[in-house]
Amino acid sequence: MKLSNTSEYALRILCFMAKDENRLYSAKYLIDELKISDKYLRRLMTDLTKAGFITSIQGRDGGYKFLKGSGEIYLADVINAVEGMDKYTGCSLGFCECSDKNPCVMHSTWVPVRTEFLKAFTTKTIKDLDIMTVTKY
Amino acid sequence: MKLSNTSEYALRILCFMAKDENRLYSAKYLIDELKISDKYLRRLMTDLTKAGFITSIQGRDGGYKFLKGSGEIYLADVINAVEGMDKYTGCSLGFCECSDKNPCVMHSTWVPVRTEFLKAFTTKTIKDLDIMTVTKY
DNA sequence: ATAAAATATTACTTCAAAGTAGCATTTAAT
DNA sequence: ATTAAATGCTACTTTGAAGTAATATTTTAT
Repeated sequence: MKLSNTSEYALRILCFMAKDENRLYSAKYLIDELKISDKYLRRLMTDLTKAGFITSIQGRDGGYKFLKGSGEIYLADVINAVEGMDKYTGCSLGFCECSDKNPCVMHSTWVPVRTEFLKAFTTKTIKDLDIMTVTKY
Repeated sequence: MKLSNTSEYALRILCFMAKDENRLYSAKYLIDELKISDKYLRRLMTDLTKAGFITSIQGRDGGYKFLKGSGEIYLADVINAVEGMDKYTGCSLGFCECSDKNPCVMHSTWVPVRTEFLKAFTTKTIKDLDIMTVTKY
């Protein structure tokens, strides 16, 4: 019920960048502002670039900027880009074959929790978060 | 959004035992039925014993049986006994100081998910799960 | 052309959760 | 008493996520 560090970072990066959506951000600046380690952030930026959310500009005066609008990037898309949603949407007891038809002992209890999770992550975009009113990124 | 293996095992063990609530279960039997490794299950049994859910009977013909009724053991109690609920109830982005008053960027999105999680785990007991109608433990 | 400042990639290290091994302890049946 | 069959404890190993190091590549300013 907590996201992995990897997904945390990915969301924090995009939310932070969305504050000033058309700006170009260098990795150095993001590292300083978000307190994420150098190499780890860079690796995530590559994933986010490959997913098409942002684009990277190489060379001197390069950096990253949005390719898609922050209102088009769903939270689930971000998780999928960096680690996959499977871990978050699977059976709570880890059974591969768990469904309404063939449920585990926790299934009916877990469904409402998962439903609420999926609702949040598949209907909300980066833009829908409290980007402007908040100080924690 | 998936429980740790440790919590999975703890819940599965108690649910399985609750099918025949007054029976004495040996570790060997539970290991065979639940396909949990020997030493790991035994360690968990010790935690569950210390938490007062079950009691262990040492010596030949020993084993484990319920001390509390399965209807008195809340799911959150089980998690607390083996690893603690903090991991599951904290801020989704990992901020220590995240609250309604001082929220992170995900806070308002995450609250309904966490609320649903807490509702399930603090209001349901082992007995409330689908113990009798299900084949997966 | 060269240097500077940025991103990209690959391989390595660290850490905590998960899992394993071995031995100590307890108790009932014989 | 002895043995067998169970639990209890402590230390070790493995594994995957997280984090780090070193180097290559790209592009602009001079």
